[in-house]
Amino acid sequence: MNIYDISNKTGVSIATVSRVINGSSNVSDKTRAKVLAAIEELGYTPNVFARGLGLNTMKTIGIMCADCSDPYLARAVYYIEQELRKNSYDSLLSCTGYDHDDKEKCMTMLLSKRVDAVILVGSNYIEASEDLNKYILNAAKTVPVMFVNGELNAPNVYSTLCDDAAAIYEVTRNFIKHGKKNLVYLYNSLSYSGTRKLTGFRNALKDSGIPVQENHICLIDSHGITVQDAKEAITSLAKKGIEFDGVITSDDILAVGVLKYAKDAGISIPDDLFVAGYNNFDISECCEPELTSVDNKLESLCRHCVSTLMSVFADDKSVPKKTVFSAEIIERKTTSLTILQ
Amino acid sequence: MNIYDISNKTGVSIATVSRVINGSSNVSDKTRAKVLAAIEELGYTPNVFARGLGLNTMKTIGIMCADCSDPYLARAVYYIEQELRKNSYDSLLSCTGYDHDDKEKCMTMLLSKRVDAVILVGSNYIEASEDLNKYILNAAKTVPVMFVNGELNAPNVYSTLCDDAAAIYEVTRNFIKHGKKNLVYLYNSLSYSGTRKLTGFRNALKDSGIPVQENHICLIDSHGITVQDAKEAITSLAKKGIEFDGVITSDDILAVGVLKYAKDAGISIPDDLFVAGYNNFDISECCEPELTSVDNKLESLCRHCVSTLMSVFADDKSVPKKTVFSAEIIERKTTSLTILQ
DNA sequence: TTGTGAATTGTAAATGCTTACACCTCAGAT
DNA sequence: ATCTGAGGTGTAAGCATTTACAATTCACAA
Repeated sequence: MNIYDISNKTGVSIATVSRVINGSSNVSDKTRAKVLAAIEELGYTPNVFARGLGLNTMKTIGIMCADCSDPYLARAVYYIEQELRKNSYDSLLSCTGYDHDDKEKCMTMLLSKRVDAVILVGSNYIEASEDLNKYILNAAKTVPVMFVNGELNAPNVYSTLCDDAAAIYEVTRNFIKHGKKNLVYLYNSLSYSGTRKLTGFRNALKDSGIPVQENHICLIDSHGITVQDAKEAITSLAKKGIEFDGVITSDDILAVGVLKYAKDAGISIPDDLFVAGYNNFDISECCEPELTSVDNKLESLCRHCVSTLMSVFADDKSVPKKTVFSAEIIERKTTSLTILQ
Repeated sequence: MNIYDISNKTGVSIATVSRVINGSSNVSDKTRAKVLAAIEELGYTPNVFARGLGLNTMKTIGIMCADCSDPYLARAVYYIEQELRKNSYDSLLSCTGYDHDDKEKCMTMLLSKRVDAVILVGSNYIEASEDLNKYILNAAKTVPVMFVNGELNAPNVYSTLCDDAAAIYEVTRNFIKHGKKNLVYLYNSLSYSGTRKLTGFRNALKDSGIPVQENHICLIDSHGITVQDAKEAITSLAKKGIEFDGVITSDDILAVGVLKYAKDAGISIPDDLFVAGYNNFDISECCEPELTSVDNKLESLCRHCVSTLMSVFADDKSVPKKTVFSAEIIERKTTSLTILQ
């Protein structure tokens, strides 16, 4: 079943059939109707391969994320996929894992499938060294590369991100404003965003005239984010005799670990301890007490990323290389920040 | 950059280059090495479109799931994608939503991209009427269709699922064994699995000689699963004067709603009320008290589905049309089922 | 009637690969 | 010296589209 069958059935040439399929205007209404009827009747679908061969595009975008079982990344993938579909693009998904070589392999695979662009979801695609970014710069020579919640300044690379540092700065300032002086920052090494947020934490302390105590900054070095790891980390901190009246975390899961610790230790939240999470997902509503968190506007980020990409495809020269959104603090029961700004 | 460039560079014909690329054995070692070197040097990648045009396959599998921001489905997608990649297949993801027409459209789209198979993830692809399944049967005429956590008996359709009804049966029997007689079953209408589980609940009561009270079976009819909906549902049940000492739910999120209700109502868990969730995800560990849940072996399901698909591709005639896994009850703090079987 | 040009349609080349078939080479058997 | 066949390689025919360009039609003006 191909374009020739339609051509035979209708008596017009394949070129005209092709023109009808592609909505070209140079076809008489009569012919168009006849062809459309034949296509409908025979249930014909154009062959994407042949089409791709000529046009060198299949209207498919590669999405890379480290692990789409992570609720944050899963939501991002969801929003992006939805938005792409609206623009009649499909999504070739690649869960790369956190290993650099695997990321590179996945990129190669996506490019070999001739995707029209690549979207990198999550801050873990920001590498420390220039060298590790090479494969991304290389990809950008072929197709546009979009970062969601990440950033890279290079030709043909566009970034959409949330100012996480500013959000954590705000949270920290608010904690301090409410009398919390002994703050702990808890983050993990999976993605770069924990580090980005840390600068917000540091700056807030600095601007409040409070010295940063390095032993109050706690990095959890693990291959996944777990409640248990966070609980153990904060418990061992307490055991070392480090006192604190506020814990700010880079992820809701970590914050839940802190809540578990507090419950075991008989610490009352928010009276004796403020706790703030990040991401504002299901669990922040499920835990007890319900968790103050930060909504980092993931949906907006994703929508904006896709619409930027469409502008790039449309060859719109005024496309911003980088767009930054502001996060929003969602107060629940683990803090009492009555005069939130 | 195409196969002719490699041909020119090496002096061998494009046929030989093709043979090297495809690992054909009829090439001398010397020629192979020469071609491989040229490919490496020029950074050549075969064009998938041209290849697909000839072979009519692109080694790509379509994955349909209603909503990959749902943690359950996201995890499934993750496992499937991983497993497919191991078998050198890529994943074209389509988040279809819960609307029937949209599902059909997405299927059409996937088929038009000439995927080699379609995997339907989640029990919401089981439709009440035969008529609604037509698009699936149609797809199965072209490519194998795989159900994960769903079931359809038709040619070229393969199902992998977990015996959710049996798991809920077990949970219910255990509740009863521990003296809980007034049980409520809480489920939602999003997917068919809630209904499947309900039969397990009914059977357990029946087999225990306890009459099923229809007003103890509570269906939440909403477009998403939320803690708040569940909390309201169970609260209104209590307000109606319905007494209960155990709540069994079709999803962890719903169970958290019950926990919230109990906390507000001053009901002690598990002393006065047993609660069980389903899916055994993050939140079951995050809530307070930690939730007894059911692990429905999602990873095993997904792995099995992909390996079945590979057998189908290999034309293995002994592939089972349907495989059923057993779930496992994970006891935490919302029950005290000390003599769990 | 004939010419003009716009609208419509057809022809054929191009896209990059796989593979059936034909051909060549050369070691070893006769 | 000639034959045989296996192993290696090349030629060319698909595969299903798109599209530049050529050709045709036809309304309308001269």
